[in-house]
Formats: sequence, structure tokens, C-alpha cells
Amino acid sequence: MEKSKLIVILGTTACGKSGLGVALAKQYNGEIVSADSRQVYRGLNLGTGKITPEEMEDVPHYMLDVAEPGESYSVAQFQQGAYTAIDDIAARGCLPFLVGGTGLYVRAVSEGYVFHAAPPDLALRAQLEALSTEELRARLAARGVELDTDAWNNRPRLVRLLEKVRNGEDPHAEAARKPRYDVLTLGVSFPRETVCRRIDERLLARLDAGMVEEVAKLRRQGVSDEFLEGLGLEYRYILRYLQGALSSEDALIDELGRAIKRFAKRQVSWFKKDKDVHWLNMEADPTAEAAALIDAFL
RNA sequence: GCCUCUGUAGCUCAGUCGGUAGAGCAGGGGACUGAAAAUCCCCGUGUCACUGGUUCGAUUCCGGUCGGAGGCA
Repeated sequence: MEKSKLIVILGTTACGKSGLGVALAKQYNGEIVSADSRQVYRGLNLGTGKITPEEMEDVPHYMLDVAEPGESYSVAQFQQGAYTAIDDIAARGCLPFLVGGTGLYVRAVSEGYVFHAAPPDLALRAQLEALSTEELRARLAARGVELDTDAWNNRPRLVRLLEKVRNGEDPHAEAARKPRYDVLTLGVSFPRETVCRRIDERLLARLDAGMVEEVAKLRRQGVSDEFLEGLGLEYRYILRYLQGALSSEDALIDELGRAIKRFAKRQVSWFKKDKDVHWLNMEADPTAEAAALIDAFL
């Protein structure tokens, strides 16, 4: 059976992925599946830079607002939902676009990560979380698990390894993948200085638009500080600002701006590993260039 | 005008009881298949303001010059 075609649009934050996605979707009778680990949550809008209903211009979007803030959500759930949405779009004869900046989520779908038996065990995690890092390592060593230096102090990863071992999964087994789609990957990016400038501008604009209030509102609705802290970036730093740990709006802008830029760098390191990305020239006409690539692909 | 403090990595500063120097932030590189905007790993040569002097040797001590901050008048 022939695989259905999927257009992936990835890139760092604040580079115009959403807009490009909508423009191309309209041109190709397409629909959009978001691949963003924070935009899956309802009510996280300004802080995640989520596309607004107006900006969607009637192009259907999927995998936005599919979880309640505070709820645990994982790549595997995302992959499942994205597969369903993409298959449905293709079945109706439309062209699916996967658009997003969460490297893991994009890749889980575009490369078809195969997830194993061990699902997250929240109770076990809570229990392991209480142990010292040495103890976590000791337990892994007792099970014959070898650690590389990158994971040595990485507690979430140590916990996950233990979780896998607990489920009889071999943590050293090669990660499996079963590509489900025929993929064309387009990348949007700007030189670092430009990305930084765009990040700063967008940050100020969203602050004006009421981003702080969005976080305050979530707290009022009962979303825990712990959850907000764990979301990182906007939610983490605005929370700290509301808690008084960041003394002024200037301090907030300063720290949050830096954090977003650091994040953009991590995104780049994720994406540049992928050799099949067609990086669009943003100085010229990225939509036209993308359209040419899509025409050739289809 | 006088007095005191100060001039060290892009920024903020630490330090060398004299043997050419190190942190945080920024920056760079990387890992990451069920928390991923999370989490973690690696990377620091800079005329130690300039200039004389003392010394085997000065960024470190002494003098001067030029910046900066404060105080007195």
C-alpha cells in the first residue's frame, strides 16, 4: 500500500511557521496538524504563541487544545492523535501539513517512532523522584544498565530508564521506527540575530496583549504552580514574576527573553541533525519556494 | 583643587601574601523514542587601562598618566 504524503514545516520559535502553514494549506487544499508540546493544552494561548481562530483563515487545525492544563500528556499520545488526524485528512483527499517546533513531536510522527511497552507510571515516578540521584544510578547499575555521561545527572531520564526496566523493556535496545508517511520537510529559519530580534519583539507584543493575565487566570482556575513551572519559558517566568521571585517587569522581560533565545538554540540543534530538511530562504519568497518543492514532491 | 575608592573575558565581578588568572550571565557545541518550552553534558588566552621603577620575574608592590565613582572644599 502506498504511503500517504505529509508536508512537515518545522523551525525555531518566532519564525513564521504558522503563517506559512496556512498560506500553503490554502493553496493546496490542505489541513494543519500542530506539533507543539504546549499548544496541546487548552487555555495556553498567548504564552505558547498559539495561532488564533482569525489567523487560521478557515483552514482546519488539529492537535490544539486537546488536553486540560495540569493533565499529563506525552509524545505517544500526541503521535496517536496526530496519526488519526493525518489519516483522516488524507482519506478525505486533502493534503496534511504537520507544523510545529517541538522536535520530538515532529520526529515521532514524521519518522514513525515505535513506542514500547512501558507507558508512564506516575505513581512510580513520584516514588523515584524522592530518591537521590546516586540512589537512582545505583538501582540502574543493579539492573545492569549502563549510563553515558549525558544522562548521569539527568534525573527524568534516570527515572524513565528505571520505568522501562521495571516493565521488562531493554533500555539498550535500538530505538525502533516505522515511517508511516511519505514526507517532505520544509524548514523556516533566520540568522541568529534576526531570530533574537523577533523573539524580543514578539515578547513585548504578547505582554501588551495580556500574557501575564493569562497566567494569572490559569492559577485562579486551579492550575498548579508546579505544572506552570514545569511548562518552562513564558509560564515558568511569568509565574515567578507573579510570585515575586522576579521583582519587576524589566527583570521578567530580561530573563524570559534570554530563556526563549536559549530554547531557540536547542531547537536548532534538534533540527539540524535532520539531513532531509529543505531550508527555505526567508529573505526571498518562502511561500513560492515551498510551493515549488511541494509541486515536485506531489 | 584636595582626599578616598576603582579600571581583570562581550557584561557583572572574584583572585593572585610577586611566578602571566577564574566564576556567574551572555555566547558556542552536543544529548535526548511515553515530562521534551522539560532535563542533562561539554567548551574560558584575556595587551589583568597605559607608562616608568623595584625584582631573576609584576596583572599583583611603588611612582606617574589617562578613564570611572564618591567625598571634602
